[in-house]
Amino acid sequence: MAKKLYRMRMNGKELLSIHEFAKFTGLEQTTLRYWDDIGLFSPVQRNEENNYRCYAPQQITTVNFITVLSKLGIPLKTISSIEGERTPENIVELIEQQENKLDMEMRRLRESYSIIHRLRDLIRSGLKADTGVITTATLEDTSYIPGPPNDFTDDKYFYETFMRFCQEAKRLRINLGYPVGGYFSSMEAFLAEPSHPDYFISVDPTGYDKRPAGEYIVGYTYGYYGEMGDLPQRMADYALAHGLVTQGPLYVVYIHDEICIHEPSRYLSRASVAFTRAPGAEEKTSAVVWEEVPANRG
Amino acid sequence: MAKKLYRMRMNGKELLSIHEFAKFTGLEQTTLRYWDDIGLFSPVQRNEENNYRCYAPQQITTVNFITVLSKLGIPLKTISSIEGERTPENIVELIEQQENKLDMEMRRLRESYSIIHRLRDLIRSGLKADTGVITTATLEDTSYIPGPPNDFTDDKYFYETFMRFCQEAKRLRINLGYPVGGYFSSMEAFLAEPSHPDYFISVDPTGYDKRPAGEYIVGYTYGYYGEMGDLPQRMADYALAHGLVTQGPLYVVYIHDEICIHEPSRYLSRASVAFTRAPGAEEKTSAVVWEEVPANRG
DNA sequence: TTGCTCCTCACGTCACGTGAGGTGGC
DNA sequence: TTGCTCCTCACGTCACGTGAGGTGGC
Repeated sequence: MAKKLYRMRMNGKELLSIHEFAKFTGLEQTTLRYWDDIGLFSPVQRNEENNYRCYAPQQITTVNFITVLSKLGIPLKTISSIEGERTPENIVELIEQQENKLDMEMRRLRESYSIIHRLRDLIRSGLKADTGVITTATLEDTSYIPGPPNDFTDDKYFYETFMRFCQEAKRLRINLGYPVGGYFSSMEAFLAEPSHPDYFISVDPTGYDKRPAGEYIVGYTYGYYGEMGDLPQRMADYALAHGLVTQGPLYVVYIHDEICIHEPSRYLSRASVAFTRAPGAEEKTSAVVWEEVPANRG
Repeated sequence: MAKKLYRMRMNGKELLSIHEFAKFTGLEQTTLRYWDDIGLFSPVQRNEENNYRCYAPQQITTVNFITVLSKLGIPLKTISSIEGERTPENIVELIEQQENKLDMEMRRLRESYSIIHRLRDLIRSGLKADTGVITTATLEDTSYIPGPPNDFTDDKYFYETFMRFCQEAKRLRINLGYPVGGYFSSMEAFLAEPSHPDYFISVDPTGYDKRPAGEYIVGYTYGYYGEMGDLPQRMADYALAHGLVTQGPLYVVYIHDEICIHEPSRYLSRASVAFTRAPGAEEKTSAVVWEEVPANRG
């Protein structure tokens, strides 16, 4: 100790070099210099000969205080400004404000998490998809948010309608990060106009609408948004051949789209429609799982 | 529509101005220009006459893709780099990496949340404290992390020892954001050396040590770290006067310190020690609450 | 001429991180 | 002379936001 001539003292106690002070506080020297520069926190004094920064041991607690508030996401400027009027009441107020910000940040993170999760499951399920065959599967219920009704009159093409959906998304609190799909009122509607869904849907697990759990006819097809190829006919043929009667709405979900495929013609869509068995139809269900993991988490 | 001469077309379809494209995607014009600048995402073409950016409607989905990944915290440079090799497998990998990062971010946020919560409760409880009186109270159990044993030999003063604790904190995974206190093996040890705790503690709700629930004698005092004034004697007197026998360790917690008080002499500490009633001592317990809200949340 | 949409260029933001070049005592 | 700790100054980071000054067609 005291091996350097330039070591300074204050009230008989040794002061710390920036190197030592950084070690005690766990901060970087650059951070300490920066805080000094912006006037947030300075050493008690400078060595007059070499201008070195000299810190007092008591300053460690001050640094801890700044570090805590900073980690809570409070900007250094704000921390700077409460210096001098640091009272328990003020700190409680500051902390409560920050608590709300942290709450929002948490919600945002949870939503990102939910999106990331759903995306991954969907992309994975697409990797295992076989576009060649139609199957039946027992699906869990899946929440979604419906977009506004589509309008395909006046020769409006698919993309123009999809654009409107994107535009309205913000107003309707629809996060376009979730997978997107289309809703058809029935198998017949899908057969008649395969690229004209009644409305688009966002497969958001917090959505208020649900595709109910149950048995579904499921088919996949490649092609750009709204291009369903012969999928509608193949699904209808399958139902007929197996004595199945489709029921309720038909859902299309865009499983692989621009998010993971470069070539638009290789986009992958999946259609699903509930059914009942006609009397006498044999039971023959293959096991396909819609989503592998429950929707909510984190 | 088409009210401007400079509106461009591509394959017969109208292209969008930056203003319109910004509306559809919900992005700012400056963001679109920035993405163009860094080569992340550019309009399909420029108007040759005025150099205006012209976007194709199909580009909306590309923008959604970028927006999603960006919201997940993936840097634009990374998003840029996966262009061209955008396959389901690559995207799943990228997403899973990001999932881990989000997990860590979540944990960090939860810890900040826990700290903010505990700080607020502690500061509030200090606002209601009365340094003039000693009381008894039924306290909940409280977790904490013990620091390394203190060494007060060789005339080491309180602050020097506290500094060592701060220095070791990182290694011991102690987050100095939580309230800090001192542990004394007994009331007698506290009486003998009020500013020499056996070790410092961090009142971290995830700590593996606990101050058990039960009845405690509780007292407050103003003064700088480790300066306990006449608090030890007052607590001992109180116990004697009420026929209480102190039991087990004594805990000091620094309730108001540099985090909310400017003047070190106004720092507030609280001491608590468990007790049993001597035979014949009347029961008379005032209700003081240690922490108002459960420790973990979020 | 005025108003409007768009353009580029430059500088600011935030909390540092990274050299470059220099000092002072062993 | 070399090695070490420290210094200042300047520039980079990241994803934009904010003017300033200019253009082109109504």
